Amino acid sequence: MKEYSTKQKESIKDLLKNQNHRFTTDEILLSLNSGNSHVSKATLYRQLKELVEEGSVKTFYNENLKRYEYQALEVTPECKDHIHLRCSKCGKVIHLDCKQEKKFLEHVKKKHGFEIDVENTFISGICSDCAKEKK
Amino acid sequence: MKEYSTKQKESIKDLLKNQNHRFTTDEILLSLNSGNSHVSKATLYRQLKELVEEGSVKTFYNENLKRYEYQALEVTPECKDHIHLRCSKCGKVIHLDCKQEKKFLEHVKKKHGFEIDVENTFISGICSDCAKEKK
DNA sequence: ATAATTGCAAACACTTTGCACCTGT
DNA sequence: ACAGGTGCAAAGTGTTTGCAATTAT
Repeated sequence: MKEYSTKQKESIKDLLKNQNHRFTTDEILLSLNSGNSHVSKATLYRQLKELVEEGSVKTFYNENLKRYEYQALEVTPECKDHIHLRCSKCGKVIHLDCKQEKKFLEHVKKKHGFEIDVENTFISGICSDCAKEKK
Repeated sequence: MKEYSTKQKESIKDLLKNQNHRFTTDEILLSLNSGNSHVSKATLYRQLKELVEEGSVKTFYNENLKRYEYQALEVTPECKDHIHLRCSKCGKVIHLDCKQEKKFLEHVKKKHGFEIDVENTFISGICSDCAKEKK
C-alpha cells in the first residue's frame, strides 16, 4: 500500500509541525478550515490516528481534553535513557541528560526501590522564557 | 444543602477507597452491579463528578481511557512541596521528600531555568514490590 | 487505470440532563 | 414533609465507519 500525498494530509502535518502547541481536534479543524482549504472531521481523525500510530504525534490530556502534539523533532530514539522537562505554557521540551539527573535516577532506584519509566517521564513546569513573560 | 447518605453513594466510595487501582466507569459499574445491589450510570457519573470536585478522587488517562482513583489517603495538603513516584502496576504512591529530591529540584531550577510544578508531578515507574512479583 | 483518500451522513461510545419517582433526615 | 438522590430514557459530545465520489500516482 503506497501512500498518496494530499492537501489535507499535508495541511494537518504542517499545522502540527510548525506549532509548539498541544491541539484539540476542534482547534485543528477551526484552524484548518478558517481559510479557503477544507479538511473534514473524518479525514482529521483518520490522519491523527495514523500519525499517532507511526509515532510522530502523541496524545495528552490537559484540562480534561484530549490533545495532540507533534513529537518527531524533539524526541528521538536516543531519548530513552533520560527524562524530560516539558513547559506547560509553550510546550518546549528540555532533555535532562546530565550528571545530576543520573544521580537522581540512581538515588530513586537505590534508596526508594523505584524504577522510573524514563522513556515516558515528562515533568511539567514552567521554562525560563515563559517565566519571564509573566512579569 | 445537606448531604444524604445513600447505599449508592457509599458503595461507590467504598469501592474506590478500598482498592488501590484506577478504575474506568465500566469497571466500577460492573463491580457494583455484579451482586444484588444496583447503581445506575447516571448516579455513578453524578457521584464521580462530586468526588472529583471535592478532591477525593482524581482522574487519569491510562491506555487512552479515563480512570478514577481515590486520593484522600495518600495526598495531603502538605504534599505540595515534594514530588511523588507512582507505581503504574499497583498505583502505590511514594512521597519523595528527601535531600536528594530537593537537590534535584534545585539543580533543575538553577541549571535548566525550569520551575517544576511540584504539586502535580507524579513520576511513573515500577515499585520494588511489583518488580519482585514479575520474577 | 486503479488504488488511496476524501466527505458526508449514519452509527457508535461515552457522558450529561430532564423529569417523575424514591429515600434519608 | 420535603430536600436530596436515583433511575430511566432522551439528548449531547466526541469519535469511528460505510460508501460513493474524488484525487494522486
